[in-house]
Amino acid sequence: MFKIMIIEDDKEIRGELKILLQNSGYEVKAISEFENVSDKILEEEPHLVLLDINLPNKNGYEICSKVRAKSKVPIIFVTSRANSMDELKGIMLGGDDYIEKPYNVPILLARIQNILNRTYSNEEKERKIEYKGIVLDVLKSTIKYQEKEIELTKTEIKTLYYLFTNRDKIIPRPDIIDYLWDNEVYADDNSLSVIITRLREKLKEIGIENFIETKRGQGYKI
Amino acid sequence: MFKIMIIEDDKEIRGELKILLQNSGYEVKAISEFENVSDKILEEEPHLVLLDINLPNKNGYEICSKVRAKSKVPIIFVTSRANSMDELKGIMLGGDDYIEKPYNVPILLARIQNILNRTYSNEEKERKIEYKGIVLDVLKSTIKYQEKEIELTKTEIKTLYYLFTNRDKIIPRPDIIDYLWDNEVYADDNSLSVIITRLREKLKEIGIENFIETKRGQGYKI
DNA sequence: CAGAATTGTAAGATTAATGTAAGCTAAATC
DNA sequence: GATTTAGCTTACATTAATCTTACAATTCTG
Repeated sequence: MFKIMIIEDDKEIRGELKILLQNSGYEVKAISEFENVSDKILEEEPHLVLLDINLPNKNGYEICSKVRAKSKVPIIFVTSRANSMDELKGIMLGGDDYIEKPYNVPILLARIQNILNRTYSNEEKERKIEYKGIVLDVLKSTIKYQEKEIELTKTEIKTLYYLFTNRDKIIPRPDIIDYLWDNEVYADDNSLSVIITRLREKLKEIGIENFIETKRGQGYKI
Repeated sequence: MFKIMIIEDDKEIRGELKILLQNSGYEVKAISEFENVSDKILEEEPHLVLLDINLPNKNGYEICSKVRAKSKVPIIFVTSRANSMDELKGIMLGGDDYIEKPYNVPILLARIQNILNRTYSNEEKERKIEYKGIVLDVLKSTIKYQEKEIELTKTEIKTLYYLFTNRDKIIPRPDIIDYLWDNEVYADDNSLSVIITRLREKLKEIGIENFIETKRGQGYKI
Protein backbone atom coordinates (compact mmCIF):
# COMPACT_ATOMS: atom_id res chain seq x y z
CA MET A 1 0.00 0.00 0.00
CA PHE A 2 1.20 3.45 -0.84
CA LYS A 3 1.97 5.89 1.93
CA ILE A 4 1.21 9.54 1.37
CA MET A 5 2.38 12.35 3.59
CA ILE A 6 0.40 15.55 3.81
CA ILE A 7 2.01 18.77 4.97
CA GLU A 8 -0.82 21.19 5.46
CA ASP A 9 -1.26 23.83 8.11
CA ASP A 10 -5.00 24.27 8.09
CA LYS A 11 -6.28 21.72 10.55
CA GLU A 12 -9.61 21.32 8.85
CA ILE A 13 -8.27 20.77 5.36
CA ARG A 14 -5.67 18.43 6.75
CA GLY A 15 -8.35 16.30 8.34
CA GLU A 16 -10.50 16.24 5.24
CA LEU A 17 -7.64 15.31 3.00
CA LYS A 18 -6.53 12.58 5.33
CA ILE A 19 -9.95 10.96 5.33
CA LEU A 20 -10.35 11.38 1.60
CA LEU A 21 -7.07 9.69 0.85
CA GLN A 22 -7.59 6.96 3.41
CA ASN A 23 -10.92 6.20 1.83
CA SER A 24 -9.13 5.97 -1.47
CA GLY A 25 -6.96 3.23 -0.07
CA TYR A 26 -3.79 5.05 0.88
CA GLU A 27 -1.92 5.05 4.13
CA VAL A 28 -1.82 8.66 5.22
CA LYS A 29 0.35 10.65 7.56
CA ALA A 30 -0.80 14.24 7.91
CA ILE A 31 1.23 16.84 9.76
CA SER A 32 1.48 20.58 10.00
CA GLU A 33 4.83 22.29 9.90
CA PHE A 34 5.42 22.58 13.63
CA GLU A 35 8.12 20.03 13.89
CA ASN A 36 10.99 19.68 11.51
CA VAL A 37 9.09 18.72 8.40
CA SER A 38 11.96 17.68 6.20
CA ASP A 39 13.34 15.31 8.83
CA LYS A 40 9.91 13.92 9.39
CA ILE A 41 9.53 13.18 5.71
CA LEU A 42 12.88 11.50 5.47
CA GLU A 43 12.08 9.43 8.49
CA GLU A 44 8.62 8.31 7.40
CA GLU A 45 9.75 7.54 3.85
CA PRO A 46 6.40 8.08 2.19
CA HIS A 47 5.84 7.20 -1.45
CA LEU A 48 4.54 10.67 -2.17
CA VAL A 49 4.36 14.04 -0.43
CA LEU A 50 1.55 16.55 -0.70
CA LEU A 51 3.18 19.80 0.29
CA ASP A 52 1.34 23.04 0.93
CA ILE A 53 3.61 25.72 -0.39
CA ASN A 54 2.02 28.52 1.64
CA LEU A 55 2.93 27.28 5.06
CA PRO A 56 3.18 30.26 7.42
CA ASN A 57 6.68 29.75 8.79
CA LYS A 58 8.93 27.74 6.59
CA ASN A 59 8.43 28.13 2.95
CA GLY A 60 7.97 25.17 0.72
CA TYR A 61 11.13 25.86 -1.18
CA GLU A 62 13.26 25.40 1.88
CA ILE A 63 11.56 22.20 2.97
CA CYS A 64 11.77 20.87 -0.51
CA SER A 65 15.46 21.47 -0.97
CA LYS A 66 16.22 19.84 2.36
CA VAL A 67 14.25 16.76 1.41
CA ARG A 68 15.72 16.72 -2.04
CA ALA A 69 19.21 16.65 -0.66
CA LYS A 70 18.51 13.12 0.54
CA SER A 71 15.54 11.73 -1.30
CA LYS A 72 13.82 11.68 -4.65
CA VAL A 73 10.33 11.14 -3.30
CA PRO A 74 7.86 12.80 -5.65
CA ILE A 75 6.19 15.91 -4.31
CA ILE A 76 2.88 17.44 -5.29
CA PHE A 77 3.00 21.12 -4.49
CA VAL A 78 -0.26 22.58 -3.35
CA THR A 79 -0.47 26.26 -4.05
CA SER A 80 -3.19 28.85 -3.68
CA ARG A 81 -1.41 31.60 -5.56
CA ALA A 82 -1.27 31.04 -9.26
CA ASN A 83 1.78 33.25 -9.57
CA SER A 84 3.92 31.08 -7.32
CA MET A 85 4.47 28.83 -10.32
CA ASP A 86 7.60 30.66 -11.30
CA GLU A 87 9.44 29.85 -8.14
CA LEU A 88 8.01 26.37 -8.23
CA LYS A 89 9.31 25.49 -11.63
CA GLY A 90 12.84 25.85 -10.42
CA ILE A 91 12.54 23.16 -7.81
CA MET A 92 10.28 20.68 -9.49
CA LEU A 93 11.88 17.41 -10.46
CA GLY A 94 10.75 15.00 -13.11
CA GLY A 95 8.39 13.17 -10.79
CA ASP A 96 6.81 16.26 -9.30
CA ASP A 97 3.55 17.95 -10.00
CA TYR A 98 1.51 20.79 -8.58
CA ILE A 99 -2.10 21.50 -7.97
CA GLU A 100 -3.97 24.63 -7.09
CA LYS A 101 -6.28 25.21 -4.18
CA PRO A 102 -9.09 24.66 -3.86
CA TYR A 103 -8.75 21.05 -4.95
CA ASN A 104 -10.93 19.40 -7.45
CA VAL A 105 -11.11 16.00 -5.79
CA PRO A 106 -11.17 13.75 -8.86
CA ILE A 107 -8.27 15.63 -10.37
CA LEU A 108 -6.28 15.45 -7.18
CA LEU A 109 -6.85 11.71 -6.97
CA ALA A 110 -6.04 11.22 -10.62
CA ARG A 111 -2.74 13.05 -10.28
CA ILE A 112 -1.78 11.11 -7.19
CA GLN A 113 -2.60 7.87 -8.92
CA ASN A 114 -0.74 8.92 -11.99
CA ILE A 115 2.42 9.94 -10.20
CA LEU A 116 2.49 6.83 -8.08
CA ASN A 117 2.08 4.72 -11.17
CA ARG A 118 4.84 6.26 -13.13
CA THR A 119 7.22 6.52 -10.22
CA TYR A 120 6.84 3.01 -8.91
CA SER A 121 5.32 0.98 -11.71
CA ASN A 122 8.28 -0.17 -13.71
CA GLU A 123 10.10 -1.32 -10.64
CA GLU A 124 8.31 -4.48 -9.73
CA LYS A 125 7.26 -5.08 -13.30
CA GLU A 126 9.35 -8.02 -14.35
CA ARG A 127 10.66 -7.47 -17.75
CA LYS A 128 11.92 -10.80 -19.00
CA ILE A 129 10.75 -14.37 -18.59
CA GLU A 130 12.87 -17.29 -19.66
CA TYR A 131 11.87 -20.86 -20.41
CA LYS A 132 13.79 -23.58 -22.22
CA GLY A 133 16.33 -21.08 -23.41
CA ILE A 134 13.67 -18.86 -24.89
CA VAL A 135 13.58 -15.33 -23.51
CA LEU A 136 10.35 -13.42 -23.70
CA ASP A 137 10.80 -9.69 -23.29
CA VAL A 138 7.46 -8.18 -22.45
CA LEU A 139 8.54 -4.54 -22.58
CA LYS A 140 10.19 -4.94 -25.94
CA SER A 141 7.53 -7.33 -27.17
CA THR A 142 10.07 -9.79 -28.53
CA ILE A 143 11.24 -13.35 -28.13
CA LYS A 144 14.86 -14.30 -28.35
CA TYR A 145 16.42 -17.69 -28.87
CA GLN A 146 20.13 -18.26 -29.37
CA GLU A 147 20.88 -14.69 -30.39
CA LYS A 148 17.99 -14.64 -32.81
CA GLU A 149 15.23 -12.24 -31.96
CA ILE A 150 11.83 -11.57 -33.46
CA GLU A 151 9.12 -9.05 -32.79
CA LEU A 152 5.64 -9.98 -31.73
CA THR A 153 2.32 -8.21 -31.95
CA LYS A 154 0.23 -7.31 -28.96
CA THR A 155 -1.93 -10.43 -29.12
CA GLU A 156 1.00 -12.67 -29.78
CA ILE A 157 2.90 -11.39 -26.77
CA LYS A 158 -0.16 -11.65 -24.61
CA THR A 159 -0.77 -15.23 -25.66
CA LEU A 160 2.80 -16.29 -25.24
CA TYR A 161 2.98 -14.56 -21.90
CA TYR A 162 0.01 -16.59 -20.75
CA LEU A 163 1.64 -19.79 -21.89
CA PHE A 164 4.94 -18.87 -20.23
CA THR A 165 3.27 -18.18 -16.91
CA ASN A 166 1.38 -21.48 -17.06
CA ARG A 167 4.22 -23.69 -18.08
CA ASP A 168 4.37 -27.41 -17.45
CA LYS A 169 0.68 -28.04 -17.54
CA ILE A 170 -2.01 -28.29 -20.12
CA ILE A 171 -3.74 -24.99 -20.69
CA PRO A 172 -7.31 -25.37 -21.93
CA ARG A 173 -8.18 -23.35 -24.99
CA PRO A 174 -11.17 -21.69 -23.31
CA ASP A 175 -8.82 -20.32 -20.64
CA ILE A 176 -6.65 -18.66 -23.22
CA ILE A 177 -9.69 -17.30 -25.02
CA ASP A 178 -11.01 -15.81 -21.80
CA TYR A 179 -7.63 -14.28 -21.06
CA LEU A 180 -7.30 -12.78 -24.51
CA TRP A 181 -10.78 -11.44 -25.06
CA ASP A 182 -11.88 -10.91 -21.52
CA ASN A 183 -15.07 -12.96 -21.66
CA GLU A 184 -16.32 -11.07 -24.65
CA VAL A 185 -19.07 -12.84 -26.50
CA TYR A 186 -17.01 -13.27 -29.63
CA ALA A 187 -14.66 -15.82 -28.23
CA ASP A 188 -14.02 -17.27 -31.60
CA ASP A 189 -12.41 -20.61 -31.22
CA ASN A 190 -10.89 -20.49 -34.63
CA SER A 191 -9.21 -17.16 -33.99
CA LEU A 192 -7.11 -18.79 -31.34
CA SER A 193 -6.01 -21.45 -33.78
CA VAL A 194 -4.94 -18.71 -36.15
CA ILE A 195 -2.98 -16.94 -33.45
CA ILE A 196 -1.23 -20.16 -32.54
CA THR A 197 -0.40 -20.82 -36.17
CA ARG A 198 1.11 -17.38 -36.51
CA LEU A 199 3.05 -17.78 -33.30
CA ARG A 200 4.49 -21.12 -34.37
CA GLU A 201 5.50 -19.55 -37.65
CA LYS A 202 7.44 -16.79 -35.89
CA LEU A 203 8.99 -19.23 -33.46
CA LYS A 204 10.15 -21.33 -36.38
CA GLU A 205 11.80 -18.30 -37.93
CA ILE A 206 14.19 -18.12 -35.02
CA GLY A 207 14.71 -21.86 -34.89
CA ILE A 208 12.20 -23.01 -32.32
CA GLU A 209 10.10 -26.02 -33.27
CA ASN A 210 7.59 -28.14 -31.43
CA PHE A 211 7.48 -25.65 -28.62
CA ILE A 212 3.75 -25.22 -28.36
CA GLU A 213 2.28 -28.69 -28.20
CA THR A 214 -1.33 -29.41 -29.03
CA LYS A 215 -3.12 -31.76 -26.67
CA ARG A 216 -6.10 -32.57 -28.73
CA GLY A 217 -9.32 -32.09 -26.83
CA GLN A 218 -7.48 -30.66 -23.84
CA GLY A 219 -5.50 -27.59 -24.78
CA TYR A 220 -1.91 -26.52 -25.32
CA LYS A 221 1.24 -27.13 -23.36
CA ILE A 222 4.71 -25.66 -23.48
CA MET B 1 31.84 16.55 -14.22
CA PHE B 2 30.26 19.95 -14.57
CA LYS B 3 31.96 22.62 -16.57
CA ILE B 4 31.67 26.23 -15.48
CA MET B 5 32.70 29.20 -17.52
CA ILE B 6 33.75 32.41 -15.83
CA ILE B 7 33.59 35.74 -17.66
CA GLU B 8 35.38 38.18 -15.43
CA ASP B 9 37.62 41.06 -16.34
CA ASP B 10 39.63 41.49 -13.19
CA LYS B 11 42.54 39.15 -13.61
CA GLU B 12 43.03 38.59 -9.92
CA ILE B 13 39.43 37.76 -9.16
CA ARG B 14 39.33 35.56 -12.23
CA GLY B 15 42.25 33.54 -10.97
CA GLU B 16 40.85 33.22 -7.49
CA LEU B 17 37.49 32.10 -8.70
CA LYS B 18 39.01 29.57 -11.02
CA ILE B 19 40.99 27.95 -8.26
CA LEU B 20 38.09 28.06 -5.86
CA LEU B 21 35.77 26.30 -8.28
CA GLN B 22 38.37 23.81 -9.40
CA ASN B 23 38.94 22.90 -5.79
CA SER B 24 35.22 22.38 -5.48
CA GLY B 25 35.38 19.77 -8.19
CA TYR B 26 34.33 21.68 -11.27
CA GLU B 27 36.01 21.95 -14.61
CA VAL B 28 36.62 25.64 -15.12
CA LYS B 29 37.25 27.87 -18.10
CA ALA B 30 37.91 31.46 -17.13
CA ILE B 31 38.14 34.23 -19.71
CA SER B 32 37.91 37.98 -19.86
CA GLU B 33 35.91 39.71 -22.54
CA PHE B 34 38.66 40.32 -25.06
CA GLU B 35 37.50 37.86 -27.60
CA ASN B 36 33.95 37.30 -28.69
CA VAL B 37 32.53 36.03 -25.44
CA SER B 38 29.21 34.73 -26.67
CA ASP B 39 30.82 32.63 -29.40
CA LYS B 40 33.28 31.30 -26.91
CA ILE B 41 30.49 30.23 -24.60
CA LEU B 42 28.57 28.52 -27.37
CA GLU B 43 31.68 26.74 -28.44
CA GLU B 44 32.74 25.54 -25.03
CA GLU B 45 29.24 24.45 -24.08
CA PRO B 46 29.61 24.81 -20.34
CA HIS B 47 26.94 23.65 -17.93
CA LEU B 48 26.85 27.04 -16.25
CA VAL B 49 28.14 30.55 -16.87
CA LEU B 50 29.30 33.02 -14.25
CA LEU B 51 29.01 36.34 -15.99
CA ASP B 52 30.32 39.63 -14.66
CA ILE B 53 27.80 42.22 -15.68
CA ASN B 54 30.16 45.17 -15.29
CA LEU B 55 32.58 44.30 -18.01
CA PRO B 56 34.16 47.50 -19.32
CA ASN B 57 33.38 47.05 -23.01
CA LYS B 58 30.51 44.84 -23.78
CA ASN B 59 27.72 44.84 -21.35
CA GLY B 60 26.36 41.66 -19.93
CA TYR B 61 23.00 42.19 -21.46
CA GLU B 62 24.37 42.02 -24.94
CA ILE B 63 26.44 38.92 -24.32
CA CYS B 64 23.57 37.26 -22.64
CA SER B 65 21.11 37.82 -25.43
CA LYS B 66 23.56 36.51 -28.00
CA VAL B 67 24.08 33.36 -26.00
CA ARG B 68 20.41 33.02 -25.35
CA ALA B 69 19.65 33.09 -29.03
CA LYS B 70 21.25 29.67 -29.27
CA SER B 71 21.40 28.12 -25.86
CA LYS B 72 19.58 27.87 -22.59
CA VAL B 73 22.67 27.40 -20.44
CA PRO B 74 21.97 28.86 -17.00
CA ILE B 75 23.81 32.07 -16.18
CA ILE B 76 24.70 33.51 -12.80
CA PHE B 77 25.04 37.26 -13.16
CA VAL B 78 27.69 38.80 -10.99
CA THR B 79 26.97 42.40 -10.22
CA SER B 80 28.55 45.02 -8.02
CA ARG B 81 25.79 47.57 -8.21
CA ALA B 82 22.67 46.61 -6.35
CA ASN B 83 20.55 48.75 -8.63
CA SER B 84 21.47 46.86 -11.77
CA MET B 85 18.93 44.30 -10.75
CA ASP B 86 16.19 46.02 -12.67
CA GLU B 87 17.79 45.63 -16.05
CA LEU B 88 18.76 42.13 -15.09
CA LYS B 89 15.27 40.91 -14.38
CA GLY B 90 14.32 41.41 -17.98
CA ILE B 91 16.80 38.94 -19.33
CA MET B 92 16.88 36.31 -16.63
CA LEU B 93 15.45 32.97 -17.53
CA GLY B 94 14.07 30.36 -15.20
CA GLY B 95 17.43 28.76 -14.68
CA ASP B 96 19.30 31.96 -13.98
CA ASP B 97 20.39 33.58 -10.77
CA TYR B 98 22.46 36.57 -9.70
CA ILE B 99 24.90 37.32 -6.97
CA GLU B 100 26.45 40.53 -5.71
CA LYS B 101 30.08 41.33 -5.38
CA PRO B 102 31.94 40.81 -3.19
CA TYR B 103 31.10 37.10 -3.07
CA ASN B 104 30.36 35.27 0.05
CA VAL B 105 32.06 32.03 -0.92
CA PRO B 106 29.72 29.49 0.70
CA ILE B 107 26.74 31.28 -0.80
CA LEU B 108 28.27 31.35 -4.23
CA LEU B 109 29.02 27.66 -4.05
CA ALA B 110 25.56 26.88 -2.76
CA ARG B 111 23.93 28.76 -5.60
CA ILE B 112 26.07 27.10 -8.19
CA GLN B 113 25.28 23.72 -6.74
CA ASN B 114 21.63 24.55 -6.58
CA ILE B 115 21.37 25.73 -10.13
CA LEU B 116 23.29 22.80 -11.49
CA ASN B 117 21.05 20.44 -9.59
CA ARG B 118 17.84 21.86 -10.77
CA THR B 119 18.93 22.42 -14.33
CA TYR B 120 20.32 18.98 -14.74
CA SER B 121 17.73 17.78 -12.25
CA ASN B 122 19.75 15.32 -10.20
CA GLU B 123 19.09 12.58 -12.64
CA GLU B 124 21.45 11.14 -15.08
CA LYS B 125 20.27 14.00 -17.23
CA GLU B 126 23.23 15.47 -18.97
CA ARG B 127 23.44 18.38 -21.25
CA LYS B 128 23.71 15.96 -24.13
CA ILE B 129 22.34 12.50 -24.65
CA GLU B 130 23.60 10.23 -27.37
CA TYR B 131 21.98 7.18 -28.90
CA LYS B 132 22.78 5.36 -32.11
CA GLY B 133 25.10 8.15 -33.15
CA ILE B 134 22.41 10.75 -32.69
CA VAL B 135 23.23 13.49 -30.23
CA LEU B 136 20.40 15.30 -28.56
CA ASP B 137 21.39 18.59 -26.99
CA VAL B 138 18.68 19.56 -24.58
CA LEU B 139 19.92 23.05 -23.81
CA LYS B 140 20.53 24.01 -27.41
CA SER B 141 17.39 22.19 -28.45
CA THR B 142 19.02 20.45 -31.37
CA ILE B 143 19.78 17.00 -32.70
CA LYS B 144 22.96 16.22 -34.51
CA TYR B 145 23.82 13.28 -36.73
CA GLN B 146 27.02 12.98 -38.70
CA GLU B 147 27.83 16.68 -38.62
CA LYS B 148 24.33 17.60 -39.64
CA GLU B 149 22.37 19.49 -37.06
CA ILE B 150 18.78 20.64 -36.90
CA GLU B 151 16.79 22.67 -34.45
CA LEU B 152 13.81 21.31 -32.64
CA THR B 153 10.90 23.03 -31.01
CA LYS B 154 10.14 22.76 -27.33
CA THR B 155 7.62 19.97 -27.75
CA GLU B 156 9.79 18.08 -30.16
CA ILE B 157 12.73 18.15 -27.79
CA LYS B 158 10.58 17.10 -24.90
CA THR B 159 9.18 14.18 -26.84
CA LEU B 160 12.51 13.05 -28.15
CA TYR B 161 14.03 13.40 -24.71
CA TYR B 162 11.39 11.09 -23.35
CA LEU B 163 12.12 8.58 -26.05
CA PHE B 164 15.87 8.85 -25.50
CA THR B 165 15.53 8.21 -21.80
CA ASN B 166 13.30 5.19 -22.38
CA ARG B 167 15.30 3.53 -25.06
CA ASP B 168 15.23 -0.15 -25.84
CA LYS B 169 11.66 -0.78 -24.85
CA ILE B 170 8.25 -0.01 -26.20
CA ILE B 171 6.92 3.27 -24.86
CA PRO B 172 3.13 3.32 -24.72
CA ARG B 173 1.50 6.33 -26.31
CA PRO B 174 -0.45 7.24 -23.16
CA ASP B 175 2.82 7.49 -21.25
CA ILE B 176 4.15 10.03 -23.71
CA ILE B 177 0.89 11.94 -23.64
CA ASP B 178 0.99 12.12 -19.85
CA TYR B 179 4.55 13.29 -19.96
CA LEU B 180 3.89 15.97 -22.54
CA TRP B 181 0.62 17.36 -21.27
CA ASP B 182 0.86 16.57 -17.61
CA ASN B 183 -2.51 14.94 -17.03
CA GLU B 184 -4.38 17.76 -18.64
CA VAL B 185 -7.76 16.72 -19.84
CA TYR B 186 -6.93 17.54 -23.45
CA ALA B 187 -4.59 14.68 -23.99
CA ASP B 188 -5.34 14.52 -27.65
CA ASP B 189 -4.19 11.27 -29.06
CA ASN B 190 -3.92 12.64 -32.55
CA SER B 191 -1.68 15.49 -31.49
CA LEU B 192 0.94 12.98 -30.54
CA SER B 193 0.76 11.43 -34.00
CA VAL B 194 1.30 14.86 -35.49
CA ILE B 195 4.29 15.50 -33.27
CA ILE B 196 5.78 12.19 -34.28
CA THR B 197 5.21 12.94 -37.95
CA ARG B 198 6.97 16.29 -37.59
CA LEU B 199 9.81 14.74 -35.68
CA ARG B 200 10.35 12.06 -38.29
CA GLU B 201 10.37 14.72 -40.95
CA LYS B 202 13.13 16.63 -39.20
CA LEU B 203 15.10 13.49 -38.49
CA LYS B 204 14.90 12.61 -42.15
CA GLU B 205 16.28 16.02 -43.07
CA ILE B 206 19.53 15.15 -41.36
CA GLY B 207 19.60 11.65 -42.74
CA ILE B 208 17.98 9.60 -40.00
CA GLU B 209 15.33 7.18 -41.09
CA ASN B 210 13.33 4.49 -39.35
CA PHE B 211 14.52 5.77 -36.01
CA ILE B 212 11.18 6.05 -34.28
CA GLU B 213 9.42 2.77 -34.85
CA THR B 214 5.69 2.40 -34.48
CA LYS B 215 4.55 -0.69 -32.62
CA ARG B 216 0.95 -0.60 -33.59
CA GLY B 217 -1.29 -1.08 -30.61
CA GLN B 218 1.65 -0.92 -28.25
CA GLY B 219 3.55 2.34 -28.62
CA TYR B 220 6.79 3.64 -30.07
CA LYS B 221 10.30 2.38 -29.77
CA ILE B 222 13.68 3.83 -30.60
C1' DC C 1 0.86 45.09 -32.73
C1' DA C 2 2.21 42.51 -37.05
C1' DG C 3 4.33 38.66 -38.77
C1' DA C 4 6.51 34.36 -37.83
C1' DA C 5 6.81 30.22 -35.50
C1' DT C 6 4.78 26.75 -33.01
C1' DT C 7 1.14 23.93 -31.58
C1' DG C 8 -3.45 22.04 -31.87
C1' DT C 9 -7.53 20.28 -34.64
C1' DA C 10 -10.13 17.96 -37.98
C1' DA C 11 -11.01 14.87 -41.76
C1' DG C 12 -9.69 11.59 -44.72
C1' DA C 13 -6.15 8.13 -46.13
C1' DT C 14 -3.31 4.36 -45.01
C1' DT C 15 -2.14 -0.01 -43.30
C1' DA C 16 -0.74 -3.49 -39.70
C1' DA C 17 -3.12 -6.42 -36.86
C1' DT C 18 -6.77 -9.20 -36.23
C1' DG C 19 -10.82 -11.67 -37.47
C1' DT C 20 -13.45 -14.72 -40.67
C1' DA C 21 -14.51 -18.32 -43.73
C1' DA C 22 -13.76 -22.41 -46.24
C1' DG C 23 -11.45 -26.22 -47.04
C1' DC C 24 -7.95 -29.34 -45.19
C1' DT C 25 -5.43 -32.65 -41.96
C1' DA C 26 -5.05 -36.13 -38.95
C1' DA C 27 -6.02 -38.16 -34.23
C1' DA C 28 -9.48 -40.70 -32.13
C1' DT C 29 -13.19 -43.70 -32.34
C1' DC C 30 -15.97 -46.95 -34.35
C1' DG D 1 -10.56 -48.49 -43.19
C1' DA D 2 -14.20 -45.17 -42.71
C1' DT D 3 -16.07 -41.56 -40.04
C1' DT D 4 -15.96 -37.91 -37.04
C1' DT D 5 -14.27 -33.76 -35.35
C1' DA D 6 -10.72 -30.77 -33.05
C1' DG D 7 -7.56 -28.16 -34.70
C1' DC D 8 -4.72 -26.25 -38.75
C1' DT D 9 -3.99 -23.45 -42.73
C1' DT D 10 -4.57 -20.08 -46.20
C1' DA D 11 -6.46 -16.30 -48.41
C1' DC D 12 -9.20 -12.63 -47.89
C1' DA D 13 -12.11 -9.03 -45.31
C1' DT D 14 -12.55 -5.92 -41.64
C1' DT D 15 -11.20 -2.93 -38.13
C1' DA D 16 -9.11 0.44 -35.70
C1' DA D 17 -4.62 2.51 -34.75
C1' DT D 18 -1.80 5.61 -36.72
C1' DC D 19 -0.41 8.85 -40.35
C1' DT D 20 -0.89 12.78 -43.16
C1' DT D 21 -2.22 17.10 -44.71
C1' DA D 22 -4.17 21.43 -44.56
C1' DC D 23 -5.73 24.73 -41.79
C1' DA D 24 -6.94 27.19 -37.35
C1' DA D 25 -5.47 28.82 -33.02
C1' DT D 26 -2.10 30.20 -30.13
C1' DT D 27 2.33 31.86 -28.63
C1' DC D 28 6.58 34.18 -29.45
C1' DT D 29 9.38 38.06 -31.13
C1' DG D 30 10.79 42.09 -32.79
